[in-house]
This record gives sequence, structure tokens and C-alpha cells, in this order.
Amino acid sequence: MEQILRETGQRVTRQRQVILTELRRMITHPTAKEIYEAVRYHLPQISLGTIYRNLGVLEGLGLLRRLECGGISRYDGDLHRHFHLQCVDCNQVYDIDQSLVKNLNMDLLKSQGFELLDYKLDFYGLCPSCKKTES
Amino acid sequence: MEQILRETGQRVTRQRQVILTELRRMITHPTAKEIYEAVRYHLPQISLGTIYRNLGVLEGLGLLRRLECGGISRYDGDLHRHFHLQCVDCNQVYDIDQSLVKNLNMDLLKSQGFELLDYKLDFYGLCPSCKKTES
DNA sequence: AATTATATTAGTAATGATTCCTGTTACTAA
DNA sequence: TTAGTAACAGGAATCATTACTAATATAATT
Repeated sequence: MEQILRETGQRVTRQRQVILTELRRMITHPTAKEIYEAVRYHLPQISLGTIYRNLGVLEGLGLLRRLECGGISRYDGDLHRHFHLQCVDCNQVYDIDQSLVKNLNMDLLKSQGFELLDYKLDFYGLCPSCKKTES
Repeated sequence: MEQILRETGQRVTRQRQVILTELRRMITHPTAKEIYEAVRYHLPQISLGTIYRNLGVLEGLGLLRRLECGGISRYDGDLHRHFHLQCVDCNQVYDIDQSLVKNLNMDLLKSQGFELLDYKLDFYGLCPSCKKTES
């Protein structure tokens, strides 16, 4: 983290270090507020705005991933390529290893006790017109 | 639409008819507010709350799909299985036909002028513990 | 057609996640 | 050490979405 921050002209602050360390420790795909609670244990003075600002910075550097879950954001510090299953009942997010969904093997998921109702595949990138006007 | 509403004990209102008709006419994956503007042309008295409430009802009946795009919801009246590409620059959502992404053919997308930066595959369903407590 | 029951509406207030603002603090380079 | 400035804490503001309530309109029944 420190290297890429310095390379991009940004500062290595204690707040950023603790936020990323805590996020990496959590496997629950926490919300910003949940990260705030965890970080506040180490830095009681930190504000929620600082959490949001730095989650944005770290996301921009590719050091974490943001998930959109029912209108609110959750965060994931695990950068290994993997997929997620969101429970439509309790809204919790579960990690699904890549090997489990090769060829979209739905039956394998079912046999593990999940009831699969839907899936979503979204792409992120640049459309032709925006690609042209990119500097 | 009318049949499934009646079957589920819900009423066929002019507001619902116009909302779904307008959404189906739009290929832009509009936000609630954009749907509101389109519907207001036909029903000037309608309120934004009615738009949201009915988008929720129609989504629950499977008559439309809700997309989560950068923290806000967009809506899609096209029920054919297809994927989306979200431009990270202008945030517009483009339809990607299923045939284009068989085997996740990234090169084919690139050749069409899209710059693919990321993709996301999310599953929706019930986790083992919630599945147990389902009635 | 009139009546009745109640789901739905319009309008508005409230909520809650996220962003913005501002004076202060603390990294980093010189 | 010091200067320059990115980042901070705290709080206010924004904005999408939801909740509330009296009035209305739909659908079944008479």
C-alpha cells in the first residue's frame, strides 16, 4: 500500500493503514459503518467521512473492491478473483471460489446448500464514445 | 401484467400500466426519476413515491429488473436474458447480448469498441441457514 | 347502477448512506 | 526545522429512497 500511495503522490497516513488492515482482517464484506466501528477501536478520533474518503482512494488504487448490495456499499479486501453470493433474505455476502463456478456449475452450488435464484454479470469499462474522448 | 396483478390480489391501476409501458419503451435503463419524468407526461399528478412503490411491486412480480449502478438504481423492462456493460465514465448502461459473452469472449467486446476494465458476477439466492428457516 | 371494502394514491415528511465544507493537523521534501 | 500542502475531524448538506396519512379509485357485491 505504502509504495503505490507514494508513487501516486498521496500520503501514507495511520488512518489509511488501519482501515486497510482492518478490512483485510474482516471476511464479512463490511459496510462503511462497520469498518468505522472496527477502526475506531484503534483510532477513536477517526470520523466516518475519513472512512469514506479513504475507501474511495484505496478502491481507486485497486487495493480493495466495492460491492453494491441492495443500495448500500460493502467492501472486500480480498483481491483474489472470486465471486459472491448475496443472500436475498439476510443480505449477507458469501465468497464463492472461482473453481466452484467454472462453466457456471449451478448444481454444485445447490449441493452445498445454497438455493440459487438469480445471478448477475456486469461489465465495467469504457463505451466507444467515451473511449474516444479519453485523454 | 394485469393477470398477475389480479392473481396476487393487487389492483390494476392506470399508474402501474403507464409506468411499465413507459419503461418498456425506454432502452436507456432509466433511473426512478427519469421514469418519473416520462410518466408525468401522461399522468401529471403522479408522485415520485408512487413511481418507487410500483417499481418495487413490478420488480417483485418479475415484470422488470433493477440494476445497481454506482449507488443508485436503474430499471430494465427487457426480460430477455442479457448482460450489461456500465461505462465507468458516463455511467450509461449498455445491453450486451448473451451470444456476445459466451465463454466470456473479451476480445469480441474489444473489437466492438468497448474497453473492458472489469466485470462482476454476482449470485442471488438463499444461504444454507436462511434456506432452512424458509417457510 | 349503487354500495362497500380496502388497496392505492398524492403530497409531504423522514430516513439514511454518502458527500461536501472548513479550519486544523501532520506528512513529506527541501 | 521549516514550509507547503494533502489529509484530517467534525459537522452540515445532499440526494436517493422510504414512511406516513388523509383522500381516492378499483373490484367485488348487492
